[in-house]
Amino acid sequence: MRFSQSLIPTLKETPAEAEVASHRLLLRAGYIRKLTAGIYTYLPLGLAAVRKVEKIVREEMAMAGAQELLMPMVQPADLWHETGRYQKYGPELLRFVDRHNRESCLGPTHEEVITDIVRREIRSYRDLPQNLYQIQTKFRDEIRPRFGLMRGREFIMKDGYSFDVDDEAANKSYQQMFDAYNRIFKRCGLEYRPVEADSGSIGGSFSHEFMVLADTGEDTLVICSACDYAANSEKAEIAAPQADECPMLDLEKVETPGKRKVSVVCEFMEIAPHELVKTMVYEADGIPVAVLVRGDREVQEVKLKNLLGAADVAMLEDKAVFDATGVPTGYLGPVGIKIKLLVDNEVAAMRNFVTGGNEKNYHLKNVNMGRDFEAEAIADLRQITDQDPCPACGAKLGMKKGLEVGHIFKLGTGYSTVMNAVFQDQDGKDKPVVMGCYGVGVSRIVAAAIEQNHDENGMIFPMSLAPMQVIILNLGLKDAAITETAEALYLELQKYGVDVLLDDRDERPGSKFKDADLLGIPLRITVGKRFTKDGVVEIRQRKDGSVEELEPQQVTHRILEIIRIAMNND
RNA sequence: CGGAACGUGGCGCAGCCUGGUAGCGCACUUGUCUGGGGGACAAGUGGCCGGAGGUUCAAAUCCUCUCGUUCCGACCA
Repeated sequence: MRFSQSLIPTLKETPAEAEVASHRLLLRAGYIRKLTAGIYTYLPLGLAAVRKVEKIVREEMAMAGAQELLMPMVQPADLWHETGRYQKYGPELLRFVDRHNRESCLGPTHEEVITDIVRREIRSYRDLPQNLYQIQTKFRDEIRPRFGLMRGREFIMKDGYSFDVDDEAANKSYQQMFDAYNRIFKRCGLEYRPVEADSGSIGGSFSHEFMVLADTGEDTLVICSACDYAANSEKAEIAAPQADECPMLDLEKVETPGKRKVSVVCEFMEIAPHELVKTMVYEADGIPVAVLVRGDREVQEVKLKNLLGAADVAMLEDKAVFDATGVPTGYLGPVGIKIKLLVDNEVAAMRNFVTGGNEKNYHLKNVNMGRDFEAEAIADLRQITDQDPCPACGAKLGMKKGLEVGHIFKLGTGYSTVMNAVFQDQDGKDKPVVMGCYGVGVSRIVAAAIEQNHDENGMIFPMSLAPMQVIILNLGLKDAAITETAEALYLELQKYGVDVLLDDRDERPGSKFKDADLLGIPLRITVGKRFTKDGVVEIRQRKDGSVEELEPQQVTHRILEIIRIAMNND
């Protein structure tokens, strides 16, 4: 590629809309341009980086025995009605009608379509297993797209689906994908962790997320300091603590005028927040529910959602809380509450705690579950903290921020049952296929790689993802010897299959150096004054700034060597 | 969807409060010089100030509505 003839519109200044590093740099380096909120054009270099990720994904999928296909982006609503997800999926599913007034949607994921294919084409256990994937543009009408490629509405995803005869075989498929995913992210040069995760609206029994560790990550991970345990904090289970066996004291009503916040009540009553229990009110699919957690804890809404099997859970506003309970927020308590009551298992083990009095300006002291109120359910409902022990081994936990770049699920027979995707087994009986599904955020990987690898001068791509592996700077356009050498290297490297960009623009050296850094190309060859003087060109590595000077005829050999080593290590 | 902010040449911004000639830096064009970390000088091109309505002799500026974008939160395979 010749820089002078390419569309690589680099910017000196950062566009005002970009906050996070990857978004800023992708815009500045001329990799992407925004069309509208959450929707981007991949310019030539941006697309080249995406293609590198796709190449790795395809190679690893092939190695794992998966086959590529391509499904439609526009899908009929009927299919989604079959699984109930046309309602359940929520507003992220972009719905529209076509000219015949038929309901349709843009595919945010493809369980329905792939299951439809399989139920039509798979007859016998002899046809299984199948593992099918595609790399395709997905559309999810996110409430709030942000961070450039990190959370777009339209994005490129690899989604794969496995179909097996039974659980055991499905587990094997899952494990194969788990291993393949590890290879993919390793080859992409990412620092990542597989973690246990919630399976969200895709459904299924068990899942792992692959998280790139980065401060800008939107998810919080808990990672055990001693064992292998790692989980998304929304999933991380907290064991029920030992029940407090101390004797129950008499219930006491305390006047607490104007004391509503946990901190204020605690100060007023001279207790610590962990001695108080707060009553949070949520709405789960339109039905109000109260949740008790310790005063210093937070409710984990994903756990709540899963417990209730609800599609949508949201905290109620003050006014709605009053409408549902007849009590203003701040004085709510479990004793005599009129709505469904769920209790965090930590609270269930407490004795003699303080709660709201279910009456304006009153709190209750020495409240005890079983004596003073009953719960509809006791469960792990709170957000884990780094003070909690590891659920697997009890050791200390660390918390880290992560970006989700992959997610794999054991789906079981949920989809195949409702969609009647069955095969005839050896015993002659029809059985539902056992499914798994596997996603990689292809465009997000590009952003995540930049998030993890950049400095104040620009991106620093790992060799495996770099849109161009080498940039050659011709610093003497008017100097015949320099230009001939740069051109010859350009042709020779291309001949050996190296992705090389020749900066043949009539720009001053400073601009070329700045742009080369900004673009994040791992290797830079400079042909300039040092060539005129000493007959050498320089090879500089973007990641550590190391420079070696070589005669032109040695360059190709050395470059190929560096690339080979980098591709194996990254 | 709740909270906040912002829309002025391609990009980054000033001007708005206190109404009256639309401005700066970068980029772009031409020329001369320059040529190893975003050069200098000179001369230029380009903007009905997001849109609609209103107030006014007069609106980028004041008012109303609307559209768009971003940030925080909630949401998220």
